Amino acid sequence: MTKETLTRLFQSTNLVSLSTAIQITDRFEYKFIPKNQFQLTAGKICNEYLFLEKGYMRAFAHDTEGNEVTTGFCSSGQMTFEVSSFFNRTRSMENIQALNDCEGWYITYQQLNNLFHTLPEFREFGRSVLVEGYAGLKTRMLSMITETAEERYEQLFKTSPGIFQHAPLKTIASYLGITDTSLSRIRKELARKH
Amino acid sequence: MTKETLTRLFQSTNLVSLSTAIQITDRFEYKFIPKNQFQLTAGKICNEYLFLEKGYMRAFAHDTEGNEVTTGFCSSGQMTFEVSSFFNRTRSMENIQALNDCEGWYITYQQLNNLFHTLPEFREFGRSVLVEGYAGLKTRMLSMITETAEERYEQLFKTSPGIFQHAPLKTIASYLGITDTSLSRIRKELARKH
DNA sequence: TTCATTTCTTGTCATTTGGCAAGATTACCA
DNA sequence: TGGTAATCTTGCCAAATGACAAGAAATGAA
Repeated sequence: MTKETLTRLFQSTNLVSLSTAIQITDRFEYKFIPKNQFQLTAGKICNEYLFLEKGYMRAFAHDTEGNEVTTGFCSSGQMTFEVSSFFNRTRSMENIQALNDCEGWYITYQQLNNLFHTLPEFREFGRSVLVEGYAGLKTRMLSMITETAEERYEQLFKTSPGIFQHAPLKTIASYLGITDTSLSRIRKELARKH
Repeated sequence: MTKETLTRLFQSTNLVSLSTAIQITDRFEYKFIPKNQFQLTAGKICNEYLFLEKGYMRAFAHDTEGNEVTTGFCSSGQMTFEVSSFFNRTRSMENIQALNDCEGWYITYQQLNNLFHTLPEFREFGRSVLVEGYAGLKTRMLSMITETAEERYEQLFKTSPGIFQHAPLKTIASYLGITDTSLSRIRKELARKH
């Protein structure tokens, strides 16, 4: 496994030159996260800025009744960390767990800040990660308001089919804002249609 | 009207010293936005980083059927701009409109970047604005999944009672992810309870 | 393999919410 | 002030979704 994908990520934003991308990449360390292992546990301060190279992860919180609520999925190519906990240095409300064997590259909070300090271009990358995350959340928010559960399901299936091979329906259902029972019925209905 | 509130905002984060806060504040210019006027129109690139000192604004988009969907409210003390359009320099999908006469202080994208460049502490402030926005969206997302419309209504009423004096129910309903009819019934039910 | 556990589906019924339309109330403007 | 439009409420019924429970299917471990 090489760091090539990571270097390409930094370059792909057009915010960072090749030589800078290589400098940044140098500071990241390899990490293997076996299936079901937690990358982050609620109550801890998120301290790793992780690039997920391979595999799928899910982020989840607990509602007031103690039920798991999937707050997000991460798949290869994405930065995987809990924004609020990582930057504010506060205890995470969320868990991040590997859905299958995962591989990636990470740096710590301290190292990230060092890089931000020494490589101004990298700050731009960091900002773009935040802005992308923000935009993604807003899109999902809008889909919760304007789309039916069935439409949200189809959208997720179209954009992230791999998740369905690794996460149980219950997990996907709570991400979509419905129960697993409803999701099962939606699938039945869609199977009838197609 | 003085810039005092603005200076205090920069200081309050503890990321910026008083002298820096004053330097930053100096670059902001006063703006009056009369009721119903648009601070940002869909299709335009958001170019103003606005601190809302007084008044209420709403951000809204249009769904595929052309209905207005309230994506957010802004009240005094908050930075008011469309994150994605502003930082990515892309056309905004959203409108931002004054719900009543508003006053605030703004700088342009170019000026913001100049400040980010000359005052590293201000970058920290900029990042914290993004992180706060991200966390706020995630909280709202979670409430869409785990709470009933009635609970979301009560929560909004508790945290932002002022909005109810300035936005019509239809606007608030779409923010909560329900129709104005349902919101009206929820209000009736709550009135019965209390 | 075999057994236990988890996951998924399905049935029944209740609850929530929406769509539509009518009427009441309020706000705004000429 | 009067009139028009916007807003809010309400009734009726349909559709979507949830709660609960039972059973089927798949998974994983000994």
